[in-house]
Amino acid sequence: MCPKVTGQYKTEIKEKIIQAAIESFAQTGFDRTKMEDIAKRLDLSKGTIYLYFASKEDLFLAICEHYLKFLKEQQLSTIFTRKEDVVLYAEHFYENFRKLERGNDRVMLEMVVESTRNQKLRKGMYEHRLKVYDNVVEHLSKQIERGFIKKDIDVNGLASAFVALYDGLAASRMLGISEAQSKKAWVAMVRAVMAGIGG
Amino acid sequence: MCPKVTGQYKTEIKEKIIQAAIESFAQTGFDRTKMEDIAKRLDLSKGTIYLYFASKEDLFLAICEHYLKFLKEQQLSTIFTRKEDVVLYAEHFYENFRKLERGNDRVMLEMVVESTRNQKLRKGMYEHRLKVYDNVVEHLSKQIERGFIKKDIDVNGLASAFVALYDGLAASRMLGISEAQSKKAWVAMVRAVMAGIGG
Amino acid sequence: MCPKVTGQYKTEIKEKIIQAAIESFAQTGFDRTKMEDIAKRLDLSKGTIYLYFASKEDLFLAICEHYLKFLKEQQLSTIFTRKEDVVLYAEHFYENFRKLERGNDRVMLEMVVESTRNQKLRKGMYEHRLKVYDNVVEHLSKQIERGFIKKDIDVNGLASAFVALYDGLAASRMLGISEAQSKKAWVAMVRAVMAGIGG
Amino acid sequence: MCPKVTGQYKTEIKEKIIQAAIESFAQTGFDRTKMEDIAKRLDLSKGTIYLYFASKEDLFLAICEHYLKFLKEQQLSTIFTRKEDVVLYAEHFYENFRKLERGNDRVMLEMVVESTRNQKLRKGMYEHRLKVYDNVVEHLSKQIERGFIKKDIDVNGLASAFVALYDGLAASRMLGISEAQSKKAWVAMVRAVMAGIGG
DNA sequence: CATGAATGAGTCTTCATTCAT
DNA sequence: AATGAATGAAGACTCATTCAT
Repeated sequence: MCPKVTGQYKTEIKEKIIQAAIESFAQTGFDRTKMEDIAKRLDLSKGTIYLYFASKEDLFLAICEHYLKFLKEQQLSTIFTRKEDVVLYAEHFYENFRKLERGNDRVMLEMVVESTRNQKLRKGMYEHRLKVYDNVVEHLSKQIERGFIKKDIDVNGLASAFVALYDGLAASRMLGISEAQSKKAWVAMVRAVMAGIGG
Repeated sequence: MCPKVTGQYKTEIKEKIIQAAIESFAQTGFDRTKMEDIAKRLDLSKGTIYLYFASKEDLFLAICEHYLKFLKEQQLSTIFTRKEDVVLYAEHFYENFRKLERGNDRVMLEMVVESTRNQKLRKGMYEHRLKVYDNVVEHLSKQIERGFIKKDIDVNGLASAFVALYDGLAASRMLGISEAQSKKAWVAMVRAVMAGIGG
Repeated sequence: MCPKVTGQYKTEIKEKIIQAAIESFAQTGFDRTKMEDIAKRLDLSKGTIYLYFASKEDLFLAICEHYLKFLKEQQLSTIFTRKEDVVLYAEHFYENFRKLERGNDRVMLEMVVESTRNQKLRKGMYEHRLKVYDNVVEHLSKQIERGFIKKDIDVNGLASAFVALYDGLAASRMLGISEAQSKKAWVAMVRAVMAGIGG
Repeated sequence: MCPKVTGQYKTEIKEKIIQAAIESFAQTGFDRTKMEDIAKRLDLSKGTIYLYFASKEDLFLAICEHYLKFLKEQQLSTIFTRKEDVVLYAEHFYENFRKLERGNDRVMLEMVVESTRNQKLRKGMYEHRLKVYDNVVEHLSKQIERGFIKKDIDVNGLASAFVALYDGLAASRMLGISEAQSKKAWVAMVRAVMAGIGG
């Protein structure tokens, strides 16, 4: 009677490999990361990775799915009762999401770039984006219902813009903009949108 | 016995190669673009490219500089006299910039990603970003002077946010968000910021 | 603490593995057959095969010996009493041998090819060939004694030729020549040799 | 004006590579031959071979075509006028064909084995075999017309058998049967077929 | 006895770069 | 100046073999 490797174990290893790959890809980029590099991070051999992922691309796709699954689970909480909380919440939201992907801005960008070529990935990321977007739309709508936000705004346009703003800040950080400045920009925009800056 | 490539002619060829490389990189990405591909676009041989650029990386850097130079030349025009024009201008600005880089979102993103590794490139892109940012700050400040925008806003934060928003929309488009939706988001955000959406 | 694999049981398993390997090698060829493939045919694990055979080559050699032993056991029966039976017998002989190796022409060819490199294998196959050849010589001689065949023929040459003919037909079948055509060729040759075709 | 590499040159190199590959494959077999080995025979680098052949398999297929073309060009000459010449001719024919493929029996066998998997190759070899077969049929028919061979023989069966015999002798030689014995077998069979051995 | 996860040497293949012409 | 044949370092992937359980 030999101890069988449970599915559990397999899943754990896969998860570890994915984590190591995320680190490698984040550091060196997909194309310049060698399978060997990823293996070394885990004190594994090249071959072992191939026991769990059929190819480098396959591994990358698994990372993408991993992220998508992870991100889709995130929900925009909407628990606040005063108009002033809207801005406060914006900060929390930003910080929250930042934590989820800390250090992996680059992998996210690579995924965006890669999605240009990979139909399946593109679909996945597009759907994720849609979901995030829907969340934002719903969130904005609720605030309208509550009377925290005016009725005659372009909810769809604004939702798109907020998602893009968040992504754009990731690019900014990659170029060296500080985390603080990045957050400051987010807050300033949310605040401005809520209050208006027109003189 | 080969006469050195010099002067006007040399510059022209270099420019052509850069253009071809931009197209290739935009289509296939830096790592997956072969020197041969670029050469073929120009009916040149691989070897010839090396007469003008020392390496593939060198060529990429030249593209970056090319873009930076190009982008730095762009100025935020500030010619409008009525408060209402601010939003109108936002549209023009967006369209203008879009034209400048049409189809090359990807190269821009690659540059951002690449800048993570390349000190020189990173510095260049950072400086460019700073310049764009300065322009936006300056622009906002002028509107404050004119009384089109309130005095007590976070100019720096907002400027950062607008630059990020623009970049983020590029990422959105790569994922399949339409050009129209992208523009709509931009306008909605500008409009909201100007007027405020607080109920 | 593992008891050694021994005796009857061990032999049985070895036999099973050899059979599975023959099938695999016949289908995919030696080099392209994976140990895993063989293991799967038996619902065994790769590791188990190594309990019985030291290496892939070792397994192949065992197959060769298996075949050689098997083939050496075959005898050319010589029970026929009339001259006309010679041709009839030729057919029986052919069919008999065909059954023994049905579907494994390829392994036989691989063995021939492999014997080019493997001294031990080559010796074994050469010896087997000699034995078959001797059988044929003996057989022909008997027919001479009986007066079924002329005395002044090149027994050795003919014997070699018949062995080669048999092998050559195997190659033919691998190229798509039908079993029927193959047999027809054998019979035609035997008949012609017996009767002569000279006008 | 740079010297263009003419198609002529390219063809020459290809031919050289094919020759080197034949030698390598004949010596080590397809699977165990490294591209590097082939390259070294020509004092070339691995990469160069890939300029002329897309892959190892491609190179092998080119060899096959090379052989097929070569073999198809061979014709069975039929110039002899006396019945006795038939046997004499058989020897010449054998020697002639032996020269054409000297040392490459193994590649031929590999081709046969490989054809099991490769549809295209199989078709080519089958067609070649058919052509050789047709030649033999035609040749036999001519001898019948001339009255050198009886009318009531199974021409098709005999033709198949002669082709197979030739191939089978190749296998024999690989196992260590001498060239002389091989030829002797051929001659004995031809002679027997012509004269009959029935007592 | 049996297992199958892990290993890493071995190969094919790619492609940036060089250089003789 | 331009070419494109040649190079060879680099890296993805395979699979025979080992060994802890």
